[in-house]
Amino acid sequence: MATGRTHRPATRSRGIPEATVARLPLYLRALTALSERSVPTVSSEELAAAAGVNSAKLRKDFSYLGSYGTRGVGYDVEYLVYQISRELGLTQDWPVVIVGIGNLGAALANYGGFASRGFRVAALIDADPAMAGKPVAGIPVQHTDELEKIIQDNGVSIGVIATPAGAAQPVCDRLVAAGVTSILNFAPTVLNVPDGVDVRKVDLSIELQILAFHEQRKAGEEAAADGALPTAARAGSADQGPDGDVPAVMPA
Amino acid sequence: MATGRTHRPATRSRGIPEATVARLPLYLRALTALSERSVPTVSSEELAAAAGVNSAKLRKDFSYLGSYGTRGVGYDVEYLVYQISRELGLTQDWPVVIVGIGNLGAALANYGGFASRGFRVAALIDADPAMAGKPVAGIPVQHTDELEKIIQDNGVSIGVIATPAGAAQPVCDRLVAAGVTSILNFAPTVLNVPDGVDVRKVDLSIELQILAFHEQRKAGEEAAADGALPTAARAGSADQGPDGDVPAVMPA
DNA sequence: CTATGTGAAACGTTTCACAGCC
DNA sequence: GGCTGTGAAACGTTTCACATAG
Repeated sequence: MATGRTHRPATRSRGIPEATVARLPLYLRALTALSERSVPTVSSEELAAAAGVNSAKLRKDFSYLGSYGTRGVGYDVEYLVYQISRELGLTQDWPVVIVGIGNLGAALANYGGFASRGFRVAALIDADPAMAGKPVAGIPVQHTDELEKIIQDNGVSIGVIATPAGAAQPVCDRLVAAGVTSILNFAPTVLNVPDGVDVRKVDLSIELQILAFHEQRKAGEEAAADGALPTAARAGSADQGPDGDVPAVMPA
Repeated sequence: MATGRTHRPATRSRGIPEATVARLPLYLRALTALSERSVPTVSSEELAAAAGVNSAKLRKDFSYLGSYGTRGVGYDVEYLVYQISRELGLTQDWPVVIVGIGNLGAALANYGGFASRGFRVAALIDADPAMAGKPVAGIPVQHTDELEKIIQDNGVSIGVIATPAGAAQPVCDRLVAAGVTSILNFAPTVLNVPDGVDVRKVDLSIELQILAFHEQRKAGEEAAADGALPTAARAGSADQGPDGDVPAVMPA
């Protein structure tokens, strides 16, 4: 649904499906784990299991990147790590700003996963003057007044919004005006952005509501099925639903 | 991709598409805002704009719930709030446990959005004995040893995992064994669960990587387009990508 | 003989366009 | 006259099944 305009064919293999892009980080994580254990090669079957998807999907996904496997053998772990990293743009590192250093913002700042893969917290920004100068996760919090300067000085193109809902849109507008073109939004609001700016959202309450829906349905079915399967069958392991939600992106 | 087994037709209008379910919370949020401003009715056009989707999609979504609108007029706000709440199972309230009270767990415990819509934090659980008894967000942290007892005593069916990656699977296993059937996973791992257990995941690092992919592509296109559109056109407001990711659910 | 890579089928979701009702 | 509700078309994603290469 949300694959950029594709202004033109560009280099060559343009057009990796959005659903595939959303799964690449999963593959990368599984591959990194294998790499740390010095595993040289994996089959699509093994890697798929580690990433929580089925092997046909994985092979199809990789086929969009090129032919990086060896028939009869599998994939070279190191090589694939590199190829996927490159495809995702993780060979360069991205300076990121976090705006809104409350509980959540602080948790994000402390989150190790940031640094581990190509992202660097360039600055923490908060509207509370009392926070200014205080270090969070070893980084001093700066005041919102500095926002534009910080973005420009650091060449930041990715912003994380962890403010209360009411502050999110104004912050978003300022980020975009200052040059940010990708936003990860934790505030429970719909953000309005110009064309060419991507927004992804993470909303705890929405996730819980979706779980509640299925939970309710289970309860209903149990009642409906009556004396039949009382506690339901327990076995096997479910596929994790690969993507982190495909359609939350709003490309150019 | 992940709609339950549908053991049988059940009552009647079974089979709301997963993509629609994922958007219902968005509509609900927009409707709640309208309700607070005492707006009596909305058109699909207005509500869609508030929820960040297009009106055709919204109407199709609502058509799965029934015919709750009035042609030529629109939808009754209060009535729709009720119908969607009921559909999502939010008319009852769900006790939830949060396991792993680090930075993120604490942030989640403090998150207001929990209580606001049918969810109640029944307990906070952490493996660190030093945390035991300490109140976080007004709720005393309990030790992991108590996990099974807490789940059973409170009839908890939804668990939130905010532990480090290494602890997530064991915690998940214990939650499931104790009776939890829906899990919201913040740990960067694939969780293995038996059939009948839903897992949704929220992964910051994955979201950032997806943004980086598009960001990189933008940079490439700009370079490719050369002297042409230098800073790119800025105008209009993008649609927010309704769902929080449809496929992360693993129903029965 | 094994495991990748990929057309083609099946499925799910979104968009279109308009009939139907208020 | 205006807005909902919905078949049908268009599109994207997943799954199947097998030709192909090592």
